[in-house]
Amino acid sequence: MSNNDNLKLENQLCFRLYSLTKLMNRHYSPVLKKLGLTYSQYLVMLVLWENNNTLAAISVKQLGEKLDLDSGTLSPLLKRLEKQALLSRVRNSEDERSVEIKLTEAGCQLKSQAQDIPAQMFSVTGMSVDELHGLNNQLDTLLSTMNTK
Amino acid sequence: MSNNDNLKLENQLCFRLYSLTKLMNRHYSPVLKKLGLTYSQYLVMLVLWENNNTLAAISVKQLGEKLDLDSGTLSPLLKRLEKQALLSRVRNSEDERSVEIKLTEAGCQLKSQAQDIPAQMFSVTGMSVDELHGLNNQLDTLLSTMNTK
DNA sequence: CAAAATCAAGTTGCGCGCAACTTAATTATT
DNA sequence: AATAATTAAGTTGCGCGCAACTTGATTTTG
Repeated sequence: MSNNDNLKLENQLCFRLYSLTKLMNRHYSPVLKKLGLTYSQYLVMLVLWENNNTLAAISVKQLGEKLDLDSGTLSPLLKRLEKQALLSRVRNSEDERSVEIKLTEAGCQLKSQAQDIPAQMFSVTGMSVDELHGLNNQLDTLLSTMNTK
Repeated sequence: MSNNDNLKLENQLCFRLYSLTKLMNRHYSPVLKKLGLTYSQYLVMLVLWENNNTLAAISVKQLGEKLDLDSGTLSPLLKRLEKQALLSRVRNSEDERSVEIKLTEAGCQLKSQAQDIPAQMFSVTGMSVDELHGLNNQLDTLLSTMNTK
């Protein structure tokens, strides 16, 4: 590949990732709109649902580590979800610096409406289960490599 | 995979794409900052450099098609690049609805400072050339499938 | 040719994602 | 115990990405 070709758009992995992420978001948006969520808010809900979090709370910090997001992003996002009555934000009395996030009853119940979303999105990819696993593995490798450089 | 596992973060392709795109951006940012560009602005410059565009102009519309971005994103972005004197925005006299984008001398010269960026970013991926091509092909397939559904 | 439809670019408003900063609480150090 | 360092969350500001809309130009059509 010539030196000049390196700067061509069509040769760039990152442009593909960027385009795919936008495209992915456009497929999610109309589906998530029915639940009143953005994609980022959906990710937060996934973590909370996963933890069966009506009982066990999770801190903003821990949430940030799971999703690789900082408080600058999470704080206002969580406030919006609180305003929608999907979760509560309560200062930890043991450590007043920390804020504990807990699903409300409504937030917990929303999970049932989300059950079909993963399958629906999978069908949009047109991939087989094996292809999906293969790609997931490749991306995991890439993620861990890029995270440690 | 159980129905419940579908909603787990770790099983989701889209979360990987989302995380990778953010990670990619964090690797680009410090490098592009030296050129005074954001990643999106860099993409615009790539298209213009590719077209040797000091001579031949390209319309906002065409730029939008190449990058899959609408005027709501491009108009303010191009204004910022114009303010940095990297390009000019001129109404097409043949069709006054259209605006033609042309690199300035400074915009054209910036290309030399970007020559090494692709190789630099490639090294961060830790991939071989063959692996890169393989992944690019998979993502191209996914892009075209998701674009037509 | 005039009215209607389409089109290109721009504007407004909103939710990220993140850098840089502030505030308040906790922990470590001397 | 007093001071310094660290930590968690929040705020501010900026640049996307996009939906929804406006404006003005061009094309279509009746």
